[in-house]
This record gives sequence, C-alpha cells and structure tokens, in this order.
Amino acid sequence: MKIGYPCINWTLDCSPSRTFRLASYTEERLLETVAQNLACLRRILEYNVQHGLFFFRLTSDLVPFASHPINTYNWQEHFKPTFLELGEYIKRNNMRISMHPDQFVVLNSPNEQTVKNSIAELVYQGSILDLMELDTTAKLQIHGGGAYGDKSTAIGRFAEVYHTMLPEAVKARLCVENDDRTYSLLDCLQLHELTGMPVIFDNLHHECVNNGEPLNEAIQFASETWDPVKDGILMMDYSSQAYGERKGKHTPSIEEQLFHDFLLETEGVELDVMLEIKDKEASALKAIEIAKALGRA
DNA sequence: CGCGGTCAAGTGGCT
DNA sequence: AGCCACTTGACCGCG
Repeated sequence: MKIGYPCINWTLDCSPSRTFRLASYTEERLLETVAQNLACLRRILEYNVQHGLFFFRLTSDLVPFASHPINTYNWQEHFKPTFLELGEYIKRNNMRISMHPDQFVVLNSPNEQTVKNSIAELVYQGSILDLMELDTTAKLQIHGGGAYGDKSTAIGRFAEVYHTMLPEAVKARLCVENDDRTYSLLDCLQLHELTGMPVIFDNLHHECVNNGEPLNEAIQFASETWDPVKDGILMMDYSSQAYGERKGKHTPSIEEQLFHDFLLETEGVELDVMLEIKDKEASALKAIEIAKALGRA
C-alpha cells in the first residue's frame, strides 16, 4: 500500500501551483511560472521519497491556462526534457501518480462548449502524464458531473461523450470517483459498466451518499473495477468528517484512531491511499506509521 | 508590506 | 436569488 497526499507540501518553501491572472498573461510569464512549478514539484517528489510517501497527486495548476485559448505556446515541447526527468524519477522510485481535474470538468454537461473545454482540460492533464512517460496506472480522476434533474439520462450522455469524443490517451487514464451529493458508488459502477473506467473510492463521500453498502463491501466493489495490469490496484481518497462541521468537511488533521480502524476494516484489499487532509504531508507521515505498525506499508 | 477581494471554467444544496 | 463548497490557494492592487 502506498500512502500520499495531494498537490502541495507545507514543509517546503515553494509551491508547484503558482499562477497569475489571465489579464497579465505573457509568454515570458508562462515560461517562468512553469519552470518554477516543475522545480518545486521535483523538490516535493524528493521529499516524498525520503519520507516513504509513494503516492502523490499532481496539481492541476502546473501549467497556467494550459487549456485556455490564450495559451498557444508549445510548452509541451519546451519542457519535454524536464517532464521526462520528472517521470524517470517517479518510475525509478516506483511512485504512484494521480491528477484530479477540478469541478469545471463536466463531461455530461448539456452545454456543448463546457464539454469541449472539459475535454481540452483532460487532454492537458493527460499530456503531463504522457510527457513523463508514465504507464496507464497513473490516473486522471473526475466526478460523474451534473444530474440535470435526470441522472440516468446524464449517465447515458457521459457514456456517449466517452465513446465518441475522448481521445484514447485520455480514456486510458480516466477514472470516476463517487462524489458527496450526486454520483454515488452505485452510479459510478454503472458508469464503469458503460465505459470500462475504473472507480476511485472516496470513503467520506460514500458516508455522505450511499445505497447502504458497508465500507468493506463498497471498497470491494470499487476494487473489482481495476484491471491489475492496465490500471494497477485500487486508488482511493481517504478523509474523515470534521467534528461539528458541515457534512463532507474534511478534518484539519488525520484522526489516527479512525485511520487505524479503517485499515483493519479493509484488510485483504490491495489499495493506494490518498489522504485528503488539510495538513497534507504531516498527516501522511502519521498514516505511514500507523500502516507500518499494522504491516500494511 | 500586509490585508483582503478576486480569480478561466460548472453544479447543486443551503440559507 | 445569492452564497458556498468543491481535490488544492495564490495573485495583485490598495492602503
């Protein structure tokens, strides 16, 4: 089991998500920002290896405005050697990588332009993983999208877009994750049936929206959607409910007892765990110790 | 030089 | 009807 955290490392004094305003877009600014972001990413990956954290989510913001029409620069070619070096480092250290395109990526939107923009964003994020020459166990995770008052029609539209509009390079990496209000695990399993996409399991979202499946059963269902060769083992997002806060709100730091219980409950299922917790690597380091004590990492 | 309003983009639930 | 949250804050103009 690999354990990781998303996007940013609070210990290091750099950010891989630096950006700038659309109004101040220049090619020079783009090159400078991407160079800084990739340099920071390298430092984060090295930190992760040194600390036994072998799962990491790359920020969507590595390349500002990557899928926006204003950005016509061939950054892929310009930074190709850097991406290749990053990818070699990742592969040499046997790290698992994911990306999570943000809420603006909606493949089943009734708005054609939204779908086009979404695909452009997926092509961008997939191309990062391609430029790193990572295999298809490196994933892009998105949600089911909107329901628009009729979820079964929306699911059908998702599948149609998947089959008729997505490039193979995106399909090879795309996964769907249960969200906290619209697409339950069962809905995602249906999307899996229609497309073959693996299902990423989010335990807190599952607590918010479910069809009565207990955790160990749910995780088993999700796990079976992963082809061990093509997709690798199940990826999941782990977090716990912040006490007294809005439903779905993450705890600021890992609840160690809950994570311990979670590991006991999922014994026997192979999975990589992404900790969606505010304090990032601090919690990931605690999680590693708990997993080691139980012989899981 | 620190604060806070605002930032490319969508959706649905809450107030 | 407007605000807020979402996998992740960061930028930049103003005082």
